[in-house]
Amino acid sequence: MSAKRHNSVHFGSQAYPHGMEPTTETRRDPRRGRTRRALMDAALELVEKKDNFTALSLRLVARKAGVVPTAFYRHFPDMDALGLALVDESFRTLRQLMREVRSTSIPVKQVMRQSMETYIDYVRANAQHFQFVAKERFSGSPAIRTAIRQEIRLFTSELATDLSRFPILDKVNAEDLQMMAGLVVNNMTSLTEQVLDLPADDPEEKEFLIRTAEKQLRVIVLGALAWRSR
Amino acid sequence: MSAKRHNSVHFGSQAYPHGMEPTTETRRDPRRGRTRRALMDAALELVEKKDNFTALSLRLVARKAGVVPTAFYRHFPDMDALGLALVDESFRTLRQLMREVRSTSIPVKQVMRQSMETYIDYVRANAQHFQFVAKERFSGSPAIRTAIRQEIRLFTSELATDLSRFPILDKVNAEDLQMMAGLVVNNMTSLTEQVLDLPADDPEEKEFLIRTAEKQLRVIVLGALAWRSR
DNA sequence: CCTCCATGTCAACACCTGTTCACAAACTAC
DNA sequence: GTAGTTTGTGAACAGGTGTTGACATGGAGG
Repeated sequence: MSAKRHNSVHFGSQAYPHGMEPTTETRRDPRRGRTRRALMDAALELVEKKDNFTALSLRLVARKAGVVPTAFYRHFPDMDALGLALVDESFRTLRQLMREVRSTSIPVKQVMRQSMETYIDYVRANAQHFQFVAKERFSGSPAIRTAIRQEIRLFTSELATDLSRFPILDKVNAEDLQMMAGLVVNNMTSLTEQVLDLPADDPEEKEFLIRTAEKQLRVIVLGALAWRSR
Repeated sequence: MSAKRHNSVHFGSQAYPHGMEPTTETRRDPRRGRTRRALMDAALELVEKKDNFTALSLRLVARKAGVVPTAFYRHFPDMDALGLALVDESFRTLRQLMREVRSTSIPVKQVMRQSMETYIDYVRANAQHFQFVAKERFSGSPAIRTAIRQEIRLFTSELATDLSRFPILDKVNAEDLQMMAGLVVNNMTSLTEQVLDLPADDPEEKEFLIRTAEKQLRVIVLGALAWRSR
C-alpha cells in the first residue's frame, strides 16, 4: 500500500531540483515528457537487472526506451544528468514515506516492529529506486555520489529533529541527537540493502530480517535511553 | 604503522583462495608473478582515482600495467577473476588487522577511542583496498558481490564469538550476539566509507569523525548492556 | 493559415572495446 | 645444449560507444 502512487507519471522538476524547468503551465498534452519518463524508466530497469548505472551506455538506455540515441540529448545533456534526475526522484519517494509516517499516530506498544514492517514493504515496492541509490552511492560518478550523500545528510538531520521531540531525549544536546540519528540511518541503509537482496518470495527470511532489524533498533534505543544518565 | 606491510609483494594464492595455484615451490625467480601484481595494482589505482571496477576495461588495466592486452589472459581469464583476487586480498589485510588487535591487550579505560583511532588510520593506509570493496559491494558483478557479502558475513561471525568472551554478555544467546555483531559491523562499514571520503589532511574533520564513531559505539555498548536486564 | 519550436530521425565520424591466432622471447629442467 | 613451458607481442576481427550535423514532423500560438 501507499507505494502504488509512484507508478504514476510525473512531469517536470525531477531534473531541475530548484525550479528552473520551463515554467510549468499548460501540461494538457499527454505526450509532454513521455520520452523523458521512458528514458528514466529504461535506466531504472537496466540498473535493477544489470549491474551499474555508471556502466550503462547512452545508446543502450535509448534503445530500451524505444528511441534513437540522438533523441536522448533532447531531454538530458548527459548520462550524469539522467542520474541526478533519478537521485532526485528516489529521495522524493522516500521523503513522502516519512511524511506519511510522521502524520500517523502509532500505538506505542508495537511501534518498532510495525515501523520495520512498513519500511521493508516500502523498499520492496520501490525496489528500483532504492536499488539505484544503493548501487550509485559509492560507485557512481562524483556528481551523483555527492548528490546522494547530501540527500542522506539532510534526511539524517530531519530524523534528528524528529528525535528531539521525544521528551525522554530532551536532555540530549544537538550534536548527540545528530549522532544518534546517524546511528539509526546507518542501520536503516544496511537493512535496505539486505531487503534488496532478499529472494523474491521467502517469508521466512523476511521474518528473520524484520526481527533482527527490530532488535537492533531496540538496542540503539536502549543505549540512547542510558546515554548520560548512568 | 602496522600498515606498511601490505605494500610488499605477495605471490600466489590471491586468485586461488583454496589452494589450486601451481603447487607453490621454487619461487626464487624475482620475475614470478610480477605482471600479475602489476595488473592488480593498476586496477586498484584506477578504481581509486576513477569510478568503478565494473566500468574498467581490460585494455585500460593492461595499458596501465605496461603490458599488451593479450598478456592479461596469461594471468586472469576474466576481469571478474581479477576482481575476485582483489576481494580476497582486501579481506586478507583486514583479517590481519583483527588478528593484531586480538593479540594486543588494551587498557580498558580508553579502549573505544583508541580502537576507532587505529582503525581509521588502518583504513587510510589501505585506502585502495577499502575503496575497492566499498565500491564493488553493491555495484559489482554478481560474483564479486556475493564474494564480498560472504567475507563480511564471516567477519561478523568472528566478531560475534569475540563478543561472547566478554563475561558481561554471557547471558546473551547466540542469535542476539550475532545481531549485536551485525550492529557493530554496520557502523564500522559506514565509518569506513566516511573515512574514505575524508579530505586528505583535515585533522579537525578527522577528530570529529573519531568522536562521533566513538560515541556511536558507546551507545551500542550501553544498549547491549541493558539488553535483557531491564 | 502560417510560422516557430520542440521533438525525433538518419547517416556518419573517430574511437575504444573483448577476443582470436600465430609467433617470438625467456626461463626451467634435463 | 636442447627440449618444453611459461610469458609477452603484434595484427586483425566484429561490434559497441559518444557526439556531430543536417533534415523531417507535428503541435502551439499568433
